[in-house]
Amino acid sequence: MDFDTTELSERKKLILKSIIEAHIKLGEPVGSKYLMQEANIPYSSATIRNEMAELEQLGYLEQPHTSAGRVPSELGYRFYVDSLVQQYDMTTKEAAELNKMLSVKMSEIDKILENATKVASAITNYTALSLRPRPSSITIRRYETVYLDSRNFVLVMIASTQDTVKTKNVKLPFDVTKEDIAKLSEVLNGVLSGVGIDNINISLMMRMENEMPDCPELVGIVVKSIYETMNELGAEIKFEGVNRLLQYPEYKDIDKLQKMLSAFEDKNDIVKAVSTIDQSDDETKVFIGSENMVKIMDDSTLIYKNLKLNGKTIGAIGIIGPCRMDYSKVLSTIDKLSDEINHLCENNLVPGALREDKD
Amino acid sequence: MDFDTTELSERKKLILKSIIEAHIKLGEPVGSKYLMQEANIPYSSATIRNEMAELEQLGYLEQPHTSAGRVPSELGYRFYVDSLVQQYDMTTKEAAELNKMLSVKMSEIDKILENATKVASAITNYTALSLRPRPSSITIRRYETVYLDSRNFVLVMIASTQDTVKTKNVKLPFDVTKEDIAKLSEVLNGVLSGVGIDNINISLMMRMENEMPDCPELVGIVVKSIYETMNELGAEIKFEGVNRLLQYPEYKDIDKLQKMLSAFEDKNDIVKAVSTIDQSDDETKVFIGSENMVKIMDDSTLIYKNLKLNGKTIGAIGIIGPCRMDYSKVLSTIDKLSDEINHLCENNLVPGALREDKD
DNA sequence: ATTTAGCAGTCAACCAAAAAGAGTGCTAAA
DNA sequence: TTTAGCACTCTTTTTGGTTGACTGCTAAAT
Repeated sequence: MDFDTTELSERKKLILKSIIEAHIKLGEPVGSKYLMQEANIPYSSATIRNEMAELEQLGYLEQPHTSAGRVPSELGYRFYVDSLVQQYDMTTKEAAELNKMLSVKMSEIDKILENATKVASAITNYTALSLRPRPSSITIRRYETVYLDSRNFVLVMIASTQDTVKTKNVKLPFDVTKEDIAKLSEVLNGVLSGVGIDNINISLMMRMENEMPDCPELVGIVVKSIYETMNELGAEIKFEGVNRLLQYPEYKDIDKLQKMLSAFEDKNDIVKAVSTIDQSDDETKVFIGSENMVKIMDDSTLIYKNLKLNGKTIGAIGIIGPCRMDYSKVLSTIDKLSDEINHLCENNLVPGALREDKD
Repeated sequence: MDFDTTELSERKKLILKSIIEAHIKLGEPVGSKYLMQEANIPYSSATIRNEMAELEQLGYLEQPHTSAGRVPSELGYRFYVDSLVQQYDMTTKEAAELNKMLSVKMSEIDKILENATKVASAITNYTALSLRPRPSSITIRRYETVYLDSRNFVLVMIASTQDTVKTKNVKLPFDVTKEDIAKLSEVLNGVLSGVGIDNINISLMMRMENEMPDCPELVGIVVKSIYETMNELGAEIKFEGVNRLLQYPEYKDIDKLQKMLSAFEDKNDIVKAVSTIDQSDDETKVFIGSENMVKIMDDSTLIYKNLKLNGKTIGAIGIIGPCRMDYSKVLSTIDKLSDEINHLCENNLVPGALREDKD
């Protein structure tokens, strides 16, 4: 720390910068060999070692133990932040993305659901989730089919709003030809491209059947798949209180927790688990362990209940926790909560609040 | 699994229920001895063991390994949920609490901050935080003093809105008597009880000084402490994306993470770290490791920036992550974000939106 | 017929010692 | 001034043995 005022040599700066950036990337102590080989420092490892030893003496680096590489000290990071780091300029695309995210507005129902989810998590002390189906905002831009064999094909759907591609394996109870499947995609693109879920009706289906004289039975089966996919694509799932799971020993195993969380990120699996269930049912549902659930969550329990307003399902609220959860408390919380939300909605909502809002 | 239709004996039900509830409570396999001694099952451990063996054969229990106790199987939980668990009835107090939580409404600025925090966390992939000072809503209901020695005493403040009690150790640059300190609490309760931060003015301070002829110098020092406390009490801090920290190896150590999270829960430490800083400064601040920070977070970095609207600080937004964070990205995100929020506020806010809303 | 006491058997959890591996500091040569 | 090479240090992983908890079973007691 003696030479505080002395400027570091360019080589020292280069090495320090490389060490810090390597450490930021890898999270591990950085050795001389690594710097030479991977960070392309044009000196031998011995030279680098000497420089590192001096940087350590100056207080910019630390050694966790004798036989480890170097790690930046706080002073090192400070120097990096103050002098070494170059300003990262957002691309216009990134800036636009940020702006878009910032200006998203929530509908009244979304707010209620979000609030309810927070409350549920706080009261039960588990992770809570809300599911908000809004299939009406979803349309399929393009359909593709891939023939597998006479009784199986893959239906590929490209959604228009998001850049999401969904595939469904379709199993048939009768034989079809490669041509039937090819024709199918033509017809789908002709009739259903850009059509929302609410607008798929008998008339459209009959039109498609007419256009496929060789195999009209296909239509019904395929439309069912499309229906399911739109439901999945349109669903929004949100979590609150994920961190609460940390306190339970079953999630002390970081790996398990990680898997769980990435299952959360993916959404689709959970959406499927929740939304396949009969939408009209308004009882509280309990999924214990592997019952009907995603593989990943095989020692967790999901409890959820649909929320209704004027007989229409506006979403669902649920709790996720270890199998050994306090069922009594969770069940009563969910029930009470759904009651209260119903009241709240009936009393406070302006008539139009149920309408979907366009973003 | 043979006797699916056969009813379980009452004794088996009792044992199964006890095992499940013990396991829910403890999270560990339950042994026969525990059931006899702690769960008050009126049979010997041998008898319980026999019953447990049968319950296992029937599929309600499982054994992680030969010399462990029993754990409920999924079927066991299922049976418990369907037949054994008794409905928990919320007390009216709990129900009221739930109701209160549900009906909390957010102000416009809170929404903006919350949204910004989410965006910040999503973009940087670290945990984001927002700080919202609203000291004007805080008053102190009662003051107590505890004399330590001639130059030290403790100031105890009981807030009126929340049930929070705050203590401050006050160090004096001169000697006082036990009587001075006792008198101080009298005067404080007489003059400052129920007074908000905005209403503490010179006139009140002079009144207090007059009421304490023996030691008027105390007033200035104490009021400063009270000021700080009100600022702390009134601050609201919220986190988004806590789970993102899980992916960084420095937080793989569950204990460290837990500590971090409970520091989050406590808020006060972080509030102190953030709000002690000169409020008027609107540069981005970087706290690396132990720099000025709470002990707990000594290998994390906090980057934050005050958000201003019409020259008034409306809150702060920040990022928390490992010291080896991607400074470049975080710095630019925070800057860009605060710019955007300023725009958003200026363009979208109705004039009254800055006013504090009463809950 | 049911319950209980007692004992041998099993397996995870814990701890200490040994082996492996990674990276350094230093010396001597280039 | 830089580099090659080697001995040294300290963590990490592996191994082996000990401990402790709980069971299942058998034989005695109710």
